[in-house]
Amino acid sequence: MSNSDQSGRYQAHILEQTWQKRWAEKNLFRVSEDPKKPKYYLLEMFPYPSGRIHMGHVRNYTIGDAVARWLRMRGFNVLHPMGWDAFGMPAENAALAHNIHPARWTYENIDYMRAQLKRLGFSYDWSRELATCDPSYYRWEQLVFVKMWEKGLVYRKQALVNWCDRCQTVLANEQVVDGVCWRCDEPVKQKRLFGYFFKITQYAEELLQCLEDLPGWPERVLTMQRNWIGKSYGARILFALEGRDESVEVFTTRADTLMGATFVSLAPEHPLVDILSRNTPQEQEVRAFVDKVKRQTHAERADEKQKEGVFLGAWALHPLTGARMPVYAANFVLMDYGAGAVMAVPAHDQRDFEFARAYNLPLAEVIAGPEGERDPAAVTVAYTEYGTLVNSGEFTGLTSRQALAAVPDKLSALGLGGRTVNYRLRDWGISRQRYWGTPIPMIHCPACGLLPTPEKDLPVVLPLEAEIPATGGSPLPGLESWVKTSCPRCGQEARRETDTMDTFVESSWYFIRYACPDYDRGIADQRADYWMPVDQYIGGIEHAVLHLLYSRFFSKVLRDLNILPNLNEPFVNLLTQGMVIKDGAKMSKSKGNAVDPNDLITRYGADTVRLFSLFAAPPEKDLEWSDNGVEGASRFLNRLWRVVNSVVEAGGDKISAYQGGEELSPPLKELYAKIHETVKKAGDDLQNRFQFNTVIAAVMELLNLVSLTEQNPEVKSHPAALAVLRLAAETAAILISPMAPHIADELWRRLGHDGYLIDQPWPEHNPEALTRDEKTVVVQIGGKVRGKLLMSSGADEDELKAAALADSKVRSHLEGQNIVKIMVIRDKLVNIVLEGK
RNA sequence: GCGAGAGUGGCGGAAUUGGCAAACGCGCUGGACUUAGGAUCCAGUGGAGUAAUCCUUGGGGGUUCAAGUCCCCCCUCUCGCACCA
Repeated sequence: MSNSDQSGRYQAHILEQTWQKRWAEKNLFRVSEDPKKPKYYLLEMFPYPSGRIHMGHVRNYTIGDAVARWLRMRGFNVLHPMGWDAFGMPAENAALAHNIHPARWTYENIDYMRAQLKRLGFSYDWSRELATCDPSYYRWEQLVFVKMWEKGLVYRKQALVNWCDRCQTVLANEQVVDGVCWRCDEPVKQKRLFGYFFKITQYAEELLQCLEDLPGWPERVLTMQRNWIGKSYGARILFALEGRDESVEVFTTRADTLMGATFVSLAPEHPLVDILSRNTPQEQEVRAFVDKVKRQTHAERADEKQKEGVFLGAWALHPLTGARMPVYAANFVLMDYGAGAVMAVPAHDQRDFEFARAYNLPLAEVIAGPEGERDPAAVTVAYTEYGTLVNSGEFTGLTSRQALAAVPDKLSALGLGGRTVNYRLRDWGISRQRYWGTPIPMIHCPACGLLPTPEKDLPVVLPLEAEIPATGGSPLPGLESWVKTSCPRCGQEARRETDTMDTFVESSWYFIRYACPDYDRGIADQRADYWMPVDQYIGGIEHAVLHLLYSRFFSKVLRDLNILPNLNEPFVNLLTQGMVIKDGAKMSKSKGNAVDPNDLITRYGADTVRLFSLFAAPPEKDLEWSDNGVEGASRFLNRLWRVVNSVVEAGGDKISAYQGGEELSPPLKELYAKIHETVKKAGDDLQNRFQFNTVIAAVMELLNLVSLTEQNPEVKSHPAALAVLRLAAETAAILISPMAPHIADELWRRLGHDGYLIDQPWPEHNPEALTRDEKTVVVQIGGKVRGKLLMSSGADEDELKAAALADSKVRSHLEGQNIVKIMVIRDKLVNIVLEGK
């Protein structure tokens, strides 16, 4: 047999190369808009071109490819593209380490990784490939930026931002994970800097509401986004400051406890902290405290459980009673939530309670629980539940729930606050003090101020002649020839913005670019309307609030800019695949437990690697790596190879597959039924949850039965035997083809077909083939299996009862017992219920 | 603390609407073919017991003729958020 070595193993590489070449020559995976077919946009998260692909990529893209091929066989017009998330820090680090330009490093990596992906035989429409670092890509991003600026969706401000010393750049809130930089694990600091911000908060409510419209997303991701947006209903309350014009605004979700407020706490970063303490005896002490807190990293501060603070030397006035309340700066008050200030109610908030205790501040009991009012002197812990208001003047006697409305309404009437809604979500800071990114298309004119680059001057091309300074950081501010420009309004000398955009901006819209791949024709046209939204998105859970939230925001912005007026949500269905684990940890180079896909492909071939990735675990679950498991996948493909070839050698390629009609002997009939059962199961399992693992298991079962049938001596003599075996071989090849496409196409050809399986219709099962003459019926006594009967299919209740009671094994269990009842489920089960059981 | 998800053999994992628990694969045991086997094929493989039989889906209760699956309580693990006012 050709294409096999002496041991009978098929030669995967030769075969795979041959088929990959044929597919490419035929442009088999190139698609265009086709009104005659239903469209399906299938997308996997594009990779960062870090150098080589890893097993996580292999898994992600194998799942996607199997889905794509399967849908294509089912008659969908499938858009399945691939590209490169090509801007970012590692290119700059590599530039420093290896003295290579980030552009060269990036494009060389892309070339290498593209070849790796091609080796795996993925069915991408490569004509749509993109790299985000290409000016033809980011020019449209700059255009969107300018339009957003004009619409007020981008602004520049000086703000406290997250700063990573190692990356020498700003990080968005979403990029600070457990207080450290999401990319390099450096503890994140706070720094006051000018930067550009996307007004994602303007979309907070919509981003929250539309989560309801995403039933195809995992609950986990929806919850994470909901938490991140963090909507809460509450009140804003203004506290006047004694002897001053300013007042302090606080946000609270517990306006019902207002009458129990005894002091006010500000975040150390709060602007009033400086102002209030200035020229007071406390000034030095306040400054020392604020400095101490500011020196702490994000993580250190989050870890700090000790409530600490300092009196600012100022007094706030209770809005309803006018009582004097000391104003503190406190370490547990966060500047970036609510108003950065809280009214302190020590009796009913645990943090305030601890603070009050530490600084000897008074406590006022205003909420009584079911146990009644507590003695303030005996309180050891804050009572934080809802209850009934006490000691609360006109509000006394109201329930918390009633007071939550009544108190803010009263304040509102007094002009001292009112009901409000607060979101945890902050605007998206997109300025990065980096080189390898999309230049922010803004110009600073000494006379006219800050202006966007006119559309006709786009793109603002990132200058490739720049060299990364040895100290790290961006070379752009020092590149006079590039920075110097003229003001688009007055024509005088002006300077370009030298910040670049967060790379998450590029990945927020790349899925639209794939739909309209002609880079010179604008960001999107009616083709995007045809393809969008993405029907199925597949990627890692780590982007649950980063990329997946930004992309949703960006889609809504593009809609509101009238670029894609029909777009609302970008991703209809989301599949978050699990990690690839080895020795109990996520595979990674730094942990030293990585398996190189290249080595595996060389050793086993792409089909084996793909098959194992799909077989070892269902897509959403983590996949435990197993060298033996890969062997098993390889063994299976070799078995498939031998079995199908044996059918071919018996002449199976010269006859047509069994179509029904001709009478079959029992073993052949069994095989025929199994074929259709397998078809049904494969279809159902893919339809339901992309359960490739069970589909593969089903094909394995089919193949096991084929072997068994072939060896059965009485089968050989049957005139239809070869036709049934051929049907089985053919079905196995078709069903396995989305997962192991190369070997499947080769076997398809050996079976005498022309063309490619991806163009074959996905098979439908024949319900008639599933019906068997005989059914195994289980006999239970009191729910325990006591016997099995082989009954003719469709036998009625009485027949089943009689047969069950006649069974000798069953009878022995019934000895001396009274039968209460007999349950019969046709073709399945008889359950005999005994007295006293 | 809040939220989400999960607990099934030695391992990865199966099990439509409640209806034979452990499919399929790995590993292991024995055998066949072989100069050889890390190829291939066959048989076996949840636990206890010589056997009949009994037990078994984290634990405990319940509903039901029948529960891995439904209900209640508890335990453990993973993930996310977390001084959120």
